[in-house]
Amino acid sequence: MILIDYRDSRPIYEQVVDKFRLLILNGSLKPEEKMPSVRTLAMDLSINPNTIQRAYAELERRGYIYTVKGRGNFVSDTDKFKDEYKEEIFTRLDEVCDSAYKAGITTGELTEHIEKGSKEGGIGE
Amino acid sequence: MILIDYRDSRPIYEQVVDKFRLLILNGSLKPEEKMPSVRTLAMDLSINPNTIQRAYAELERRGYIYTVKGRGNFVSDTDKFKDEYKEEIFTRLDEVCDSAYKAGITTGELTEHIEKGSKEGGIGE
DNA sequence: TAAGTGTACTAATTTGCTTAGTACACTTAA
DNA sequence: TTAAGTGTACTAAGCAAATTAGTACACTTA
Repeated sequence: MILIDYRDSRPIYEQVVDKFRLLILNGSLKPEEKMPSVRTLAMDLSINPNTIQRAYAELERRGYIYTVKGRGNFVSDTDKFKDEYKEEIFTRLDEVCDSAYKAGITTGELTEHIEKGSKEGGIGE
Repeated sequence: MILIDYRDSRPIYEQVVDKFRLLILNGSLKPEEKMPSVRTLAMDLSINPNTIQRAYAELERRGYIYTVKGRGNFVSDTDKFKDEYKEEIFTRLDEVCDSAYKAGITTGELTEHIEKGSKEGGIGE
């Protein structure tokens, strides 16, 4: 379901949080869907259950999943996060543009690159 | 010249590398210009000289500065890195676009956002 | 009842960053 | 020549965070 990148310097639990967050926001994991159990996922990824537990606790704290004791963790309804996620993406876009301008890349080059990419990829309208 | 962000979870030496790399690529630091001495910069930032040394070693390894023993560290000619830096920026742009499409943002919204931002900021052509 | 689930807790280990301190070779300017 | 400033190398220690290991307990479901 997810993979750990051991070349990534970020802690494992943080990678797990991010990957699931994206799966949920993307709709790859739908509301009410059951998350892998702490112990199962730990086995699959060959890491300690405590580490998964920590990741799940963070996902719950942020509202992406909810817990039913004895039954498991389940994906929350995350519609309320979608707009905020879009904002986050636009912020990242602004940062990239900022770097681009400083490097001498023009607005035209940026938009052209995006339009070209979207045609070739067949996405984004 | 640069500042350390202690809220940033990345190691100090890595922040130092990144900041100087950008200053150099931006042209804020020009080829042949002298870098602050290891000890001076360590004093200014209130951190250990070893940490600066580590950052400078990394900058040298990557070709952004060169060392003359007994004299100091100097900025390299980095024209050769400029194109590669632009590539890096376009790669980051692609990643953002990828996230955007998955979140349901269209190409039109992306380019519009960029054009609007560049007009208000008065940059990018 | 047994198996699977989340949760809580302590202890130990590991890893990487950072500091502290020392030493040495080089360059420059007084 | 000398003193101050420069980079470099090295060892040791401290520190913080992540991770592992192990155990225990309460809950749910078949």
